[in-house]
Amino acid sequence: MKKVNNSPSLFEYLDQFKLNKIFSEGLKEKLSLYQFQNGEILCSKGDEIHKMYFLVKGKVKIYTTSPEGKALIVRFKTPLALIGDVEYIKGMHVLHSVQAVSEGYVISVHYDDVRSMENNRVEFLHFLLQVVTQKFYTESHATSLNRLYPVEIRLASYLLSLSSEKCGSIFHEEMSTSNLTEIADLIGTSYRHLNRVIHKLCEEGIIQRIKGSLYIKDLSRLRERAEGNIYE
Amino acid sequence: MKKVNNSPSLFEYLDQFKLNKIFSEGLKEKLSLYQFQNGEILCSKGDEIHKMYFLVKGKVKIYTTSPEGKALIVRFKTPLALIGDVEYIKGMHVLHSVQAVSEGYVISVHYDDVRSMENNRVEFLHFLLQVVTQKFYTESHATSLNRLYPVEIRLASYLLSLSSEKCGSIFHEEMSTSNLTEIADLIGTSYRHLNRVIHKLCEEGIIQRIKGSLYIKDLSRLRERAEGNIYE
DNA sequence: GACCATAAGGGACATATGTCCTTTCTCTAA
DNA sequence: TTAGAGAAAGGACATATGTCCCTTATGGTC
Repeated sequence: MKKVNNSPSLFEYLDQFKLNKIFSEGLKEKLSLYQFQNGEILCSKGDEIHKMYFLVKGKVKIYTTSPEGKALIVRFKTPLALIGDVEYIKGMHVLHSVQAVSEGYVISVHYDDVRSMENNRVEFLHFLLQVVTQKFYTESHATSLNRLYPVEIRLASYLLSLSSEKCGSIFHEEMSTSNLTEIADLIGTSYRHLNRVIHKLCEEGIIQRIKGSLYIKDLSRLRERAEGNIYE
Repeated sequence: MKKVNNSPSLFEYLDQFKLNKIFSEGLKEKLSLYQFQNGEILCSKGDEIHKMYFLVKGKVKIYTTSPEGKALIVRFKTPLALIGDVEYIKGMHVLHSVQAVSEGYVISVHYDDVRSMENNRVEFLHFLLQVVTQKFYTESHATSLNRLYPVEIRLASYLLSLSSEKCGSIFHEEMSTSNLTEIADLIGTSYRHLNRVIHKLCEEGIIQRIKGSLYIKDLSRLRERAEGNIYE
């Protein structure tokens, strides 16, 4: 990460995400804006952490690996997202690794400053409570989905969560085959098996694969296949 | 649930779990003690909820089911545990069902009272923040375990989490065969497959099954088999 | 001790999924 | 247009796991 100096962007981001009321005036002076590159590791599991980060531009993935090297992606994050909140509250090392999957920006602030200036401010505590509770809720929801349903339903749910409102829409440009590895890690299966399921859905005419990108052909049948589930 | 009237127990529980500093004097007057029976459903997924419950005696299971009727147990809870906190913060319906697996007691308080008397008290907000963050952490930890490891390792981890410190210890008396169904639902497998894995660990001399109860025979090999993992 | 009902455990088969490695496809350079 | 390298997809086989239902075990009653 590279610190960005003397930029008005920081305050623009505070405005954009309505953070001005969350922080006291004193704490605002302690905030710094950093830029990160695609592929950069922002935090590593097990490391010490002393700062909280507010993701204000770009996209990151939260992931973990077993000692055997098996990976799983817990979630992708886009703005506004908080990194290091759970570790701040629990006073622990980094729970899951965080890696950038695009270039972007974070606002960072030192835990010591937060503790001394915000720890007894109701506005900030409410904000933290909302953030952590929303994380718990989305994690719980995804966990239920992952444990109760086979890969086909999970893939359908995932594709639904990406699609825009119009029928047969094109996915995000990240939906290339290098992302199939990531989708496999996200929904908890092997790359091979994900390809089997994609092939099956293509054969049924629900989706199609063109030059490594996936397209929805039949949104209503995809919804049926997802059985009312959707990753949030 | 049955309300318990004019009992000094409520205040004994507040002392026992050091809740006196958490609540304002005004809110303490709004607290009620209830008794529940084994098997009783305290909350059902999707229902409206208007009260927060503090489990102060007994044991409950947090579970969910798919529309197809497939069940999973998210977690068991023993005192001190909070029920309805996530729903209070997010203002939503019940996320997971809660059922008693023993008789016990909860202290309950109406959301409206909490909101009017506690919503701006820092002590209470800190307490809620600690509780929800701990929930997030344990759920995340269990989720990683469930997604990264096969059933055998998960069972070993589960058995380790139940055992006391001394070698070859006897499990809780709940460890009867009726609980095998619950363990299967907790670690996310079928009853049949759990029996396969138990059989395998018995054949290897790591655990043994006597009249429907499981006993650890070789704690160090069980630890090896768990590969450093343990359900928290 | 025998019998019966219910609960617990396991057989058989099928499906989902993982692993390893080969084949095919795509893109770039000549 | 062709060739080659690297990436992507799929074949083959194995394992983990689920489903269904039968067999065995256990406990209670007579």
